[in-house]
Amino acid sequence: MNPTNPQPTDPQPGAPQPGATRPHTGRRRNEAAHQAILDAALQLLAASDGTPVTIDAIARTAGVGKQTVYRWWPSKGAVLLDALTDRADQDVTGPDTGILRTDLQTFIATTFDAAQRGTTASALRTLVREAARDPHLAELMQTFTAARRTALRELLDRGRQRGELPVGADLDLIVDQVYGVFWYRFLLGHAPLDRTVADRLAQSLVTGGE
Amino acid sequence: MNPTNPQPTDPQPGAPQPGATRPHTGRRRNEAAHQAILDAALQLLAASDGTPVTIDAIARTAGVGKQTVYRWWPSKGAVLLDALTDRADQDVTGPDTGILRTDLQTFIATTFDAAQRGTTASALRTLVREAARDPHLAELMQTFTAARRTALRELLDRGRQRGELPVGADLDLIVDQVYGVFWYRFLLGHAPLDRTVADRLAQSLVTGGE
DNA sequence: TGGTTGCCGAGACTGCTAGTCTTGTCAAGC
DNA sequence: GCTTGACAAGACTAGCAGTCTCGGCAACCA
Repeated sequence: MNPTNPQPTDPQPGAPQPGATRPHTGRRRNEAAHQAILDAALQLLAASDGTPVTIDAIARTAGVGKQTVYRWWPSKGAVLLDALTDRADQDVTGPDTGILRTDLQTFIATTFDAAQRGTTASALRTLVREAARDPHLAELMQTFTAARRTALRELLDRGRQRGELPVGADLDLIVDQVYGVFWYRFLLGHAPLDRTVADRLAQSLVTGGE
Repeated sequence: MNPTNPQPTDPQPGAPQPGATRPHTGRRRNEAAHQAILDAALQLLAASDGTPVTIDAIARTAGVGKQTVYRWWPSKGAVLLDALTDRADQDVTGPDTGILRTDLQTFIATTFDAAQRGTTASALRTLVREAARDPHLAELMQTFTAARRTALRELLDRGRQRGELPVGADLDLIVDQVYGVFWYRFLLGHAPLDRTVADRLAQSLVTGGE
């Protein structure tokens, strides 16, 4: 959320620890500017239909100097990802009804829905486009998506322990089938990502592979 | 292959045929330069580990002026894709042994293998990266991949007609599961794309979804 | 209250790249 | 020999990421 916080902003006064840094003096960071930047980034990300979002535009929209952006984030991609994750609810816990197929259906349908709701879709698309050129952003995104992949894997593991999947099932492959289809269709846009597809996909993955 | 063939600029007085073009005069196009550009593009594409390939570099490597590149291709992306498809064998016919699962295994394994063999992998990765920014290239790639998607779909359709898939099976979803997993793993590189995965994937798709 | 520190907005600047334009040259035909 | 048009070389424009500089201002301290 705040990847470049080099110094503690409010160290206790009169703490001359050998390793401790000198207490902070000078003007404090402007939290309003921080939020304005995230808001501007999200707004531009949402409005851009694939068109790259520039740092200049973000700074100008936020009414902020470019240097202020780079003081808080290391790269453009970091700002964009931070803007998006700021809004995404981070509690990625899969459903757990005790029936694998139902849980899987819900998980997949929720994923499809969340990605396409509101302005998230164009923002996400732009983000991926940027990640294709920005290795740093790509790494950040991988961390971000890892939480969702893990949640899905745990959901599958619970099902396997209940005997709803064969012991030798390749859970990683199933995870990749779900997210593979998702990203493939999401980015190419040649076929829908709706409830029907989610159900069919869940069914295919639960009944197959034994 | 020759997207910019300029039209005769002036309607000559006393032209006998309205639709006929004036016979070509002047220096002829240099086929060696054409090939040198494609070779240079492929070479740089293969050597670049994700780093963008520049037009300047292509022209310099080919010993050619930049204008010559743009005379033959409309954009950088077009050159890159042309360079790649020049080598890829274009007869995308799926196997047909009469057994769906075997055909599917072969098709998937061949796809995995072809993408990773030799210098193709890095070239393909760079190409996708460029396509994320270049709408023209993205369109070209979609045409390129459509042939492979069609071949897979026909393979599945043959199997369905033989009763190896339920009549109501969603063939498009199966196709997207195959290519979704492929691109997802190919681009992220977090898991293998080998023969074992191909077999498991084929098995999952044939026995599931009924 | 005045001094020091460090964030702030503004915008100039560098470096890189796609794509265009210019120039002088050279090959093919008339 | 003249016209035509492809050619190599490279200057040029435009756009963007990221850096640097500058004057201003807020927070803290003595």
